Amino acid sequence: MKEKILEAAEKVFSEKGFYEAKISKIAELADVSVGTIYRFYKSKEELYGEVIKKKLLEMEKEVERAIEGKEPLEAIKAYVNTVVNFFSKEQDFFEIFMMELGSSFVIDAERFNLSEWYRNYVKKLSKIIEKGIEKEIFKSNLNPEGVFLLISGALANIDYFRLKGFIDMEPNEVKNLVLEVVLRGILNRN
Amino acid sequence: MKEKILEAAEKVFSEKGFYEAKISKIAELADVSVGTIYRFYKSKEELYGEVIKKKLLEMEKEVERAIEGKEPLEAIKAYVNTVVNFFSKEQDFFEIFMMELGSSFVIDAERFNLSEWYRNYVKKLSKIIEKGIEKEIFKSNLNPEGVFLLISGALANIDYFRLKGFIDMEPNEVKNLVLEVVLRGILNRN
Amino acid sequence: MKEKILEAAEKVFSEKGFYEAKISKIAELADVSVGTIYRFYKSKEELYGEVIKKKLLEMEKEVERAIEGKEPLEAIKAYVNTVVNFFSKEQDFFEIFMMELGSSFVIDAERFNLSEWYRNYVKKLSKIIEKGIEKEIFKSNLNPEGVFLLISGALANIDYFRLKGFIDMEPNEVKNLVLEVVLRGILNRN
Amino acid sequence: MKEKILEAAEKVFSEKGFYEAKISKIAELADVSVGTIYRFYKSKEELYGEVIKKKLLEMEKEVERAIEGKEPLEAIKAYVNTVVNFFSKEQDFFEIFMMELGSSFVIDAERFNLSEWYRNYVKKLSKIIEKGIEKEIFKSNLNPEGVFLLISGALANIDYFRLKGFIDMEPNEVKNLVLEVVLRGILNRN
DNA sequence: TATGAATGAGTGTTCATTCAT
DNA sequence: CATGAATGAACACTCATTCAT
Repeated sequence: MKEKILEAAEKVFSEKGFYEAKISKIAELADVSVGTIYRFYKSKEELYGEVIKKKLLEMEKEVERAIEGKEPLEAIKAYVNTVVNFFSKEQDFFEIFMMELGSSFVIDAERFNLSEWYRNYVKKLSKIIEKGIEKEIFKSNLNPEGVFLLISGALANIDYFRLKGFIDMEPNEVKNLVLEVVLRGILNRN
Repeated sequence: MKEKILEAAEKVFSEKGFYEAKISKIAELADVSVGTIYRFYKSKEELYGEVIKKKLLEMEKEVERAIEGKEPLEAIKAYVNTVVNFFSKEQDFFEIFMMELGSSFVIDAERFNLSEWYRNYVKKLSKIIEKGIEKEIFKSNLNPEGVFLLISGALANIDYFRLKGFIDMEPNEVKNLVLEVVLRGILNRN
Repeated sequence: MKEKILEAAEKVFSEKGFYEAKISKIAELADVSVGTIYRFYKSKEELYGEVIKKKLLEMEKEVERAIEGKEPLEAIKAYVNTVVNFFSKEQDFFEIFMMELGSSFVIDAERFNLSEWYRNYVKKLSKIIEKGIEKEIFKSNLNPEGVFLLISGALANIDYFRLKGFIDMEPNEVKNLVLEVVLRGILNRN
Repeated sequence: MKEKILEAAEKVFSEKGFYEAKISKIAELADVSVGTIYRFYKSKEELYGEVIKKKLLEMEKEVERAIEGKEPLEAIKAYVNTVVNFFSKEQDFFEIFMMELGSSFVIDAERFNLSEWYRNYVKKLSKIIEKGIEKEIFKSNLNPEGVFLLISGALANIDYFRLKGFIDMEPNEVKNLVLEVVLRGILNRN
């Protein structure tokens, strides 16, 4: 039930964004009454926050699966690969708030109870970089979180323009561009 | 008058975002009546679009002044420098839509008449990269627009987290991180 | 509920006319919230159209009951009688749009979805005349719809001035005047 | 100037009706400023009232010219003729408030300062009938004002439906129908 | 528990009217 | 006198939230 609502909410929020999404539409799609939604979620805001968390969790899981056991260099590649794929697969959602991913602007993190979540998300994923630095694969003077945000922001931004049709690139080109440019910049020697 | 309204609108939209901003609040701040706003702008949407265009234009101007006459490598540095400074100076605005910069998500570009604008903006600034490639300073296999978006997205993302206090970096660190990582990746030899 | 709203709307529209009637006033009178009105009627326009249709239907019903089984001559008398009585009984409504009856001006019939309605209404009631012509009670060269409109317009007009106190006549005088003048003009022999 | 405004007002009110007419549009058409309109007319209401009076006056003049020196029977014919012609010529105006003619409903006579006017208008034109009664051409038991209103209401109503295309009659048919039906009813002997 | 009808606060927009120039 | 920019009251309509059943 809660899950069914979350899925409907994900669909509607993805298509309409927070303000244009109607609770009644979500209820209809979830095949429950409006009242029922309010039994599980205190407010539209809370529901929205949960949708974002859910998506980020999915992505986090996919990323973790992808980088598991890999050395930092390969892990970075796997991360970039996974994120671009995830973006493509979840284009609808992505266009509205996947940008939230590494770049949570737009959404008032406080309002949706996401601040803590974001912090942890960034911290967790920047461990990849940290480990690379420890292993002296990556340069030692780098700020791990900064590097992670650099990569995720670059990816999100290029991919947004690609999805909107503003630039003409293939998903693979995006991956390669980011990897080529960034890896050389962070690897200890080349 | 038109200018006074635009400034008030900038302030209110920056603080509240499109949906939470109230026309009556903008009128109050601009010290004009609600009706007067509608003499100059057909709708809330149009006003919002104008605010964004104005800011982007300001930033574009600053960037152009900064990179004028410079060689590509120096131009990139100047670009990064200018953008980070602009972000700091215009933090309020930036938090809501300066992300729009290189990453127009969030905002429905069509709705606010910005699509064309975005396209041109990206095209114009990616000329820096193009020139660098022509002069064989940058690698020849790079997609200029992709590289520009990579840089602007990276900057916006890192700086957003910095401004929100989610990560602990100085503006200068942001600049240096981006330049160090990216330049190495795009320069023709290292 | 829908009925309660319609009754309140009838009252307010009758007193104020379309433009001066306020939805909030109708809601107050119907003892429902504004939102509830919009559950049943898409817009003020629609509500207004429904009020008119309802009244016309009532009158149509009364007229049909009155003329049922009667020969054309008696039917005309019954029609005139019924209409004048209805006007007196529903003076409030009548003053604003019962004129619509045979004379739909004022109201933009398209806007309120009434065109089709009006056409049918006239067609149906002019059957009385038609039958009289067939039975050779009325003159054969008469346009039935024209005669019906002649009678309904004459009635509405005289009665309006009477109700407004502009002329000094009793309801019965109105009936007799119209019948005396018109019947002689339409009967086959005198 | 006052005249120019009145003409523009007539045009706009005729096309739009009172509520949908904009003062600014009238000013534009009259090629004066909005402020100037308010120098001559205290309010939109007053301007509207003046437009109606002007039109009625025109029609009154035409009618008087047409019936001048004629015997009652011919005068009635001339009246019917003039009114139907006037309606055709001034169709735009007529559709909105010429109905006001004999049937002032719709318009709140008080609000537009028309009550007195209407009364006089009816009184003046019903003199035709009165004279006919005095001369024993028309039946003596008729209420003159009632007969006048009967004729004007009949005419307005039939002609409205004709102009709207709801019934298929020629202007001449309308005249003849009304004359044939009514004259027989009011003439002393036939 | 689930429902969904009812609520009513909230806001963009219009336009008659005013008044400083 | 004439102008037309500025005013701001007014109102239809929406939709998150509640609560009686």
